[in-house]
Amino acid sequence: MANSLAKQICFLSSSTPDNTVRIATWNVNSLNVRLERVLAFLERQQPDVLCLQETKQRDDAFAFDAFTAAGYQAIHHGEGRWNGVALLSRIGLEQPRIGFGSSEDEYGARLIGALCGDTWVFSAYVPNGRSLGSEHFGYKMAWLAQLDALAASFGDDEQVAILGDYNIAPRDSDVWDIAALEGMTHVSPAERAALASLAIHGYRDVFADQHPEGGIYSWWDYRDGAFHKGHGMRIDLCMASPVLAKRIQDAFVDREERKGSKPSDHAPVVFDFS
DNA sequence: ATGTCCCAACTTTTGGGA
Repeated sequence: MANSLAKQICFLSSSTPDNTVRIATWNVNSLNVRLERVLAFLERQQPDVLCLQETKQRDDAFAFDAFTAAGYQAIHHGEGRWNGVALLSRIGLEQPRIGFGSSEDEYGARLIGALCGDTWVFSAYVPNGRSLGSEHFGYKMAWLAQLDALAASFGDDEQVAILGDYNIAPRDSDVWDIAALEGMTHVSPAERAALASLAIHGYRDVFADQHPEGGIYSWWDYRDGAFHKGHGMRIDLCMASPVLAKRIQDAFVDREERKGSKPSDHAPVVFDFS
């Protein structure tokens, strides 16, 4: 009994044996359908914090008990049929923040954050935008301006990670064929300028820092066998504040989660910080 | 190939969204 208790305390008080922190993000395209996969992912990859997008659940349907049993605290911001974001943590979950607290929140349940240990972590689901010049593209850009203001609101010494489905591929090398996407959303100058603005505040696309060569994707359309053809995009990002970005050790896409029975169209992306 | 998946509803098919 004493042994068991000591082991449990050890488990709860230290994230990983080598003192790194592992933060992951995953657009699950319905947590109703993907719960078992998410629980298996927690077991297999042992993230300290997991950001989820497109839970497509109301708060009263969210599986708080299953995540508690897996050793995670959780907060969820959902609306039901569309959108929905969540944050799971086993290193603390304090001062929860729901949305921007502004008119941009009318575009859905797309942002949740909390202080996890010594790091602010946000799970973001950026509007898709549909097509350049559409009303939906307009609110994508307005939403990104609010995200920019949030990022800029933190001090230079604060560790902030804004992870999620940005629906933007930062570089041409982050898509399978830039020519095929001419005139489409996700790669337009306006959308990339929103990422560049975050960079002006010192935020870094830490996956790109780890993989300057590109060619690694996190999303593949369900249609047309896109995954097997390698037709993907890297649109699931971690933008990290300067002091946190310096701590990046590793970043990878867990492509196994795009395979098998009933995958999401997104694979999880995992980030290790020292 | 606008080719799939997921959700909800004026629900057993259809339409919206990605």
